[in-house]
Amino acid sequence: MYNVLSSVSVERPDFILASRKGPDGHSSPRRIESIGGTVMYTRDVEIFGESEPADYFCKVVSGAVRTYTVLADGRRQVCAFYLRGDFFGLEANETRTSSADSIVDSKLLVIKRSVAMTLAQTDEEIARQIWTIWDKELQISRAHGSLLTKNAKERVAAFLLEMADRFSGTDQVELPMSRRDIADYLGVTIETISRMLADLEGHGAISLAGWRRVLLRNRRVLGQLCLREA
Amino acid sequence: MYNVLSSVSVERPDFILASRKGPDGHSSPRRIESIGGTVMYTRDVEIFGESEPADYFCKVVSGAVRTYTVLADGRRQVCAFYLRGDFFGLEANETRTSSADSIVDSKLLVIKRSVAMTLAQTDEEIARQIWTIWDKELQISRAHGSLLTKNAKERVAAFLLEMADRFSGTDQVELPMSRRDIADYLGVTIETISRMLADLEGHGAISLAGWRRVLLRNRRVLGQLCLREA
DNA sequence: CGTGCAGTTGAGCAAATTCAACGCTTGTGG
DNA sequence: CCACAAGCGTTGAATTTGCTCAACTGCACG
Repeated sequence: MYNVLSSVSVERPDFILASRKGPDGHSSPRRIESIGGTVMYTRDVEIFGESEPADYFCKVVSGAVRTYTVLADGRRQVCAFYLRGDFFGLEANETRTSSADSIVDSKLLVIKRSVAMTLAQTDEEIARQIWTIWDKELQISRAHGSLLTKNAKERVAAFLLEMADRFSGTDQVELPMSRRDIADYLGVTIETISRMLADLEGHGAISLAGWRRVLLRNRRVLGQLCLREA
Repeated sequence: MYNVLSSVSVERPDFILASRKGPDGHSSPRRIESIGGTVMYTRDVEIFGESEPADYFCKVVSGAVRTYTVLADGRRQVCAFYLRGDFFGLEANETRTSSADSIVDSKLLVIKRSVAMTLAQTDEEIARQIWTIWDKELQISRAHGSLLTKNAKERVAAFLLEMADRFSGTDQVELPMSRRDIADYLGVTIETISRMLADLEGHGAISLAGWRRVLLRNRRVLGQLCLREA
């Protein structure tokens, strides 16, 4: 158990509905980001838990978040990582199907679902954005499924490429998550992650600097390793 | 290559928009099914292919459908099976991210996406139904991902239970798909499928009659095998 | 300077794949 | 009607892959 007060600080306690109106008094198409308030989380803090009411969703302003489910045998299945700019926690049902944690200190934009949904009924732009968020979730889920059909080395290679693309855009990747997180995401053990990283480094595909910093030396080799890519 | 004319027959060639109006002249909430036409497919016929325009989606009236992607190394990843009553092929993007095949002779209800989307803007009931279809897709994808973290026996057991639930509601299951389809869905080889089925039968959990017919003898044993269920 | 945590490395083992052979069913052509 | 080939499924043996368990390293923190 953690102390909520010590780990979470609300910048704008209410979900303020600042309506942007043009000079003619009509409300202009508004970005969905304008209807929420930001909240800070320290690292390793639960943002929401499975089977709680799903009455809000979030955008990662800074930091990183993981969503996961705990399986009956105690294993943890990490569903997805969400980084700067990503939305997460939007569900159709009333209750959550996964839990969410902050991986590092994170600033989140929190958006009430009911507010967004109500706005979406009249504001086509908002509706389109929600649609996009939804579709992205499906894409992430499918990509993850595709990952889980690969062998261990391919999974790790694909993971590094995914992180590089979504994170930095460069070949220098600073992984915010632990080996355990990666293992639970890729569906292998931490030992296997370790071995595969060492193996990739041995073949000159990457360089490891410290525990979290990875340099992609040879994207072509990595890419060919995940030849099994869709 | 197959002959389209020999394998597909259109019952209602146009996407008829039969508007249902109440006595007061207002159009009443309409079911999404009323805005499409039915098409027949013989078995093993492509319904749509990856990267084609995604301008329609379907409901399975009878028969069975698989969606899949072909990976770079030639392996086929079956994304999902769709049975009587299921919707499939609804995408947010303009192009398909997967292909779809009929598994057996199938009758499909085909719904134009643009028509459904336009209606959804004014008809809240239609919008809600599209929402539901979307969410179901995400659920299916997540369940599939969860499946891929299990071991072989658990995958097969979970698959049989899933099929029994979605198919018959009884313990008597008639699988419409081949071992290859199941293998490509579960991410294991056909030999493993065969062995696991034999194993389950040996332990009295199921009975096999012919290649396609499975009787679930002991759901509790099967359920405990997929203890790793979410 | 110990303690604890995160990660790495190695040896043995279990699980699933690969490769190969075989059985059953179906469809085809003589 | 029979022979035979092709397709689908099953079974067995050898091999590979990744896991388990255990020891060990490096680092942070008291």
